[in-house]
Amino acid sequence: MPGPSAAVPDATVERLPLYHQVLADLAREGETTVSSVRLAELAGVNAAKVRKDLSFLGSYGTRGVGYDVEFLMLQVQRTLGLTGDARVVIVGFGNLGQALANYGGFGERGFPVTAIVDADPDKIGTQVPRSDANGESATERVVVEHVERLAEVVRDHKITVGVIATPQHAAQAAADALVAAGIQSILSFAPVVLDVPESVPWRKVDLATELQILSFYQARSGSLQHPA
Amino acid sequence: MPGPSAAVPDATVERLPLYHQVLADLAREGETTVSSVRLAELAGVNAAKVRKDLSFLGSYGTRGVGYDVEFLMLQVQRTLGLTGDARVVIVGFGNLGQALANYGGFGERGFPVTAIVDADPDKIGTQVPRSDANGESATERVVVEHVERLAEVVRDHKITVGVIATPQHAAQAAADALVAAGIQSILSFAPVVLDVPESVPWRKVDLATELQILSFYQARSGSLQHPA
DNA sequence: TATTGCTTGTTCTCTTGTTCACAAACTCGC
DNA sequence: GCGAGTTTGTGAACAAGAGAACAAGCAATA
Ligand SMILES: NC(=O)c1ccc[n+]([C@@H]2O[C@H](COP(=O)([O-])OP(=O)(O)OC[C@H]3O[C@@H](n4cnc5c(N)ncnc54)[C@H](O)[C@@H]3O)[C@@H](O)[C@H]2O)c1
Ligand SMILES: NC(=O)c1ccc[n+]([C@@H]2O[C@H](COP(=O)([O-])OP(=O)(O)OC[C@H]3O[C@@H](n4cnc5c(N)ncnc54)[C@H](O)[C@@H]3O)[C@@H](O)[C@H]2O)c1
Repeated sequence: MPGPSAAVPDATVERLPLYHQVLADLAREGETTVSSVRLAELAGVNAAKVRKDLSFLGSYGTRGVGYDVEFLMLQVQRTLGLTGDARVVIVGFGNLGQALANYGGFGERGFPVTAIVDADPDKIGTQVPRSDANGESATERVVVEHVERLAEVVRDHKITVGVIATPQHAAQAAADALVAAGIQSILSFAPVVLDVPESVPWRKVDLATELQILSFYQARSGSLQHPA
Repeated sequence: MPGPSAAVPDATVERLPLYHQVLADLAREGETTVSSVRLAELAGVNAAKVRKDLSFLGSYGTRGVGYDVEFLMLQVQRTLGLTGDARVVIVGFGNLGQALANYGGFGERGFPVTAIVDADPDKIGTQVPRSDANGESATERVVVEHVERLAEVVRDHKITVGVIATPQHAAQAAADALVAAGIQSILSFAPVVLDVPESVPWRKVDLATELQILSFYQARSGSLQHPA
């Protein structure tokens, strides 16, 4: 009996959001159950891998039938620690920061953008429509505040996630400020390796990196399967 | 003698862009050589791993000294197939598409945004300043064209990379159009699994996925090292 | 209740990736 | 030219992950 809280391998953790997304699509289409084979097809992975991954969450399938879509979604959420909303602050309201702020997909997926800060006085006060998980309340707005007020803002709004969308040279300072403000995890778009305490998990999304990896597989075109 | 063109493991390929970025930073600071230990520090990985990774490119270090920064950068580029510029077309000129188009970092890193297409007639004709690898020629512009002209545009500008920044429901159609136009690799921001021929490598960048992975490690905070 | 058909959960094997540890090889100062 | 100090490149041990295969278990039907 492994129990639901046994260790989940890193490789599995990286795939759980993919399964979650596929399950959400299935639920939207009205499907109530799904087999590992179908789930694997839709997620583009091996079926045995799907079953093994899901077995780490507990034994929630029914032999001869498959998995209950809604219930499995809940188990994935529970395993990932997606309990309620995790509020997000965006640091840097430039090209990318504005795109992120205007993007409704965050709130829909449980990560509402609750605050935005920038260092540029001209940007302070700009208003952005806010979309929470429960529909869009058109009247609610997020106002861009000065980065110096970061700690205050994080505390007042109980924000736990920081997104860095500043230029590269300001990214480490932004990370330091976020850590000092008590943020619990960081997603950065700046192409630099951040120096943060081990207790603060962080990930980097770098488009040039992705394109460079693609470049390699393109050069080897046909001879290798893409590893996404 | 493994030779420079022996197989490079997937895990290594995924790290090469990181090394490349660190090396570029070092070169900018005027450093001419670097040891595996220092490179590992800056990249946030194990030094032995760095040496093993680099050994797949060939034997380019000097014992007792380290690696020549400029030369190693060239070797990484060669291995990744970064020969000259790989021109990019962006499909979808919305929030994200505009941010990407206005972002100079692409061109600087060898992936100039050479064309943009959208399905919305209102967006056709919009001009975006273009930044090539060699400085910014303020007069050059990229004009948003209709998505129906995609094949033509791709052919005329010798574009090899497609970036999908359309809404989720249009992503597969965009992918199909890109493949039909003869694109060689695809980077998608839509949170869906694309169905493309095996000969076209593709990768997905999904922010919600990243945040969900962070959520897991945050819940296990302190007990686990982030795996980025 | 027995039988049939299907799908999970898990075991086992193979492959890939990581890390340690150290000989080989190079530089530099003397 | 030699010795001291450094750093690479790689063999070997170890860990993690992938995938095939199949027994166990459930549903449905008769
Ligand atoms: N725009 C893109 O499509 C894109 C793509 C890939 C990566 N990136 C990366 O994302 C980051 C942002 O890109 P961008 O195009 O939005 O840049 P940008 O210059 O348009 O915006 C940066 C914003 O950060 C603000 N800022 C600067 N220093 C700050 C600080 N110390 N604290 C708070 N705010 C600060 C600036 O005032 C500005 O509003 C960069 O690191 C870039 O490399 C962007
Ligand atoms: N904006 C963000 O910060 C962000 C973050 C994460 C993911 N995404 C994803 O990126 C994608 C784009 O997001 P967005 O906020 O820019 O959306 P958006 O609605 O602002 O822009 C989408 C654009 O695509 C165009 N389009 C629609 N159908 C098309 C088609 N068939 N061919 C060509 N163009 C078409 C639309 O006209 C529009 O201009 C979405 O899939 C979204 O989930 C966006």
